[in-house]
Amino acid sequence: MTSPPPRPLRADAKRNCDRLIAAAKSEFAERGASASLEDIAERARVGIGTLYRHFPTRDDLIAKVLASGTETIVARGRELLGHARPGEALVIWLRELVDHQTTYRGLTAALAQGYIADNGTQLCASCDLITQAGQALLSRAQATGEIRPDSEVRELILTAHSAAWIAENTEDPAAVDRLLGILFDGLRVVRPSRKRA
Amino acid sequence: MTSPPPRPLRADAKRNCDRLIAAAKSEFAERGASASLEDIAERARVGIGTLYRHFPTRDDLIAKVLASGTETIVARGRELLGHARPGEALVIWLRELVDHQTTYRGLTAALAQGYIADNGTQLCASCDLITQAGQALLSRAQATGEIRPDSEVRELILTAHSAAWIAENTEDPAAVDRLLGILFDGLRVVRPSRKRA
DNA sequence: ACCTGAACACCGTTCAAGT
DNA sequence: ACCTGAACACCGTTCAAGT
Repeated sequence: MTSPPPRPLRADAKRNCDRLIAAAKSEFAERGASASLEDIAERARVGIGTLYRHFPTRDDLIAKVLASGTETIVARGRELLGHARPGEALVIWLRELVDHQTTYRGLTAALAQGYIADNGTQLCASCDLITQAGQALLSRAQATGEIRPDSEVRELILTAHSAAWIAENTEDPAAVDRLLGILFDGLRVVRPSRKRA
Repeated sequence: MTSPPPRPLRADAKRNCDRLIAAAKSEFAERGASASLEDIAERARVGIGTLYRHFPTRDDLIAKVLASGTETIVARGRELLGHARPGEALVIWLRELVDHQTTYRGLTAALAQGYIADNGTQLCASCDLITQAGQALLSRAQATGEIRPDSEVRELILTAHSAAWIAENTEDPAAVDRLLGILFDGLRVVRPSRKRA
């Protein structure tokens, strides 16, 4: 499960790699996660072949660019395990997960592929870590009876995923919150009764 | 609001148009909604220019290919207005809407664009019709107090949309049903209390 | 060991020439 | 009025040649 030994790169290779990541970050931010790889290489002032050498697949590049964000959301999960109200902690974390999945336009499509394909790519490894963080929060919330006992982590991830997808495809930012509101209501075991129309 | 006068095509043009639609149908089914336009033209044994003449935009082609499906779901909406239980009718219709949005792989991306861009394309017109059908069902269900009074059609469509997106990106067919289950629970005003874990 | 960029493949889109 | 397909632009990916 531990990642394979990342043996040290030659100094110039390391430098190129860093430049590629920085360039990709900018390019993804400006043009979305399906930005042109050639443009990224050019921006990094590096041959296109070098990009392919370091990142055989677009997903590998995306994973590296997202690495720190992944660490953050996973760490946040650990943090929220200490939250007084487990159900609320889960909901808070899911909202932040949506933000993460929304870092760049077109990201959800890439992530979705990462989930289903389960190719040995780095992106899948990141997804696994996130799933585990979610599982911990879910178990705790279920133990207190706040969240449906029959719900699975997979659902939570899908939930966040679909909200993120909406965020990508809507201009209305409130839409995401409304969708999440519905979803969270659906996940809860006991809901306050509501006034009739 | 009525579509512009579709003045009669020359016989050969009409024939080519039909062949293009048939070819697109097959190609979309096999390779998804982003299938190569050139392949479609070739399959229809027509020059690529002819395709562009009839369908200046991919969305126009998609709209035509989906036309009968759109009619079906809209008609189904009218039909379900006669259903004894309005809330259930809404839910049934939404499930069928997901099926419609799921006709071809990669369709939700195209439809989403249709919703936000609101370019004058035929696809947007279809989306509008569907939205209206949903509105009618929603109003009726809200009037009986079964569905949240504060929910909007837009939410319903987004709901179905996100479920359809999940369907596209998951191999597990049960995932869609589970997501829809959560969503529908969230939409309902009164929910049966559930056993604790 | 690593980098480079020309070369190839593929797709979308336009438009001048044809009927 | 409509069709055709060559031509152009653009992007992804590989690989032989270079350091």
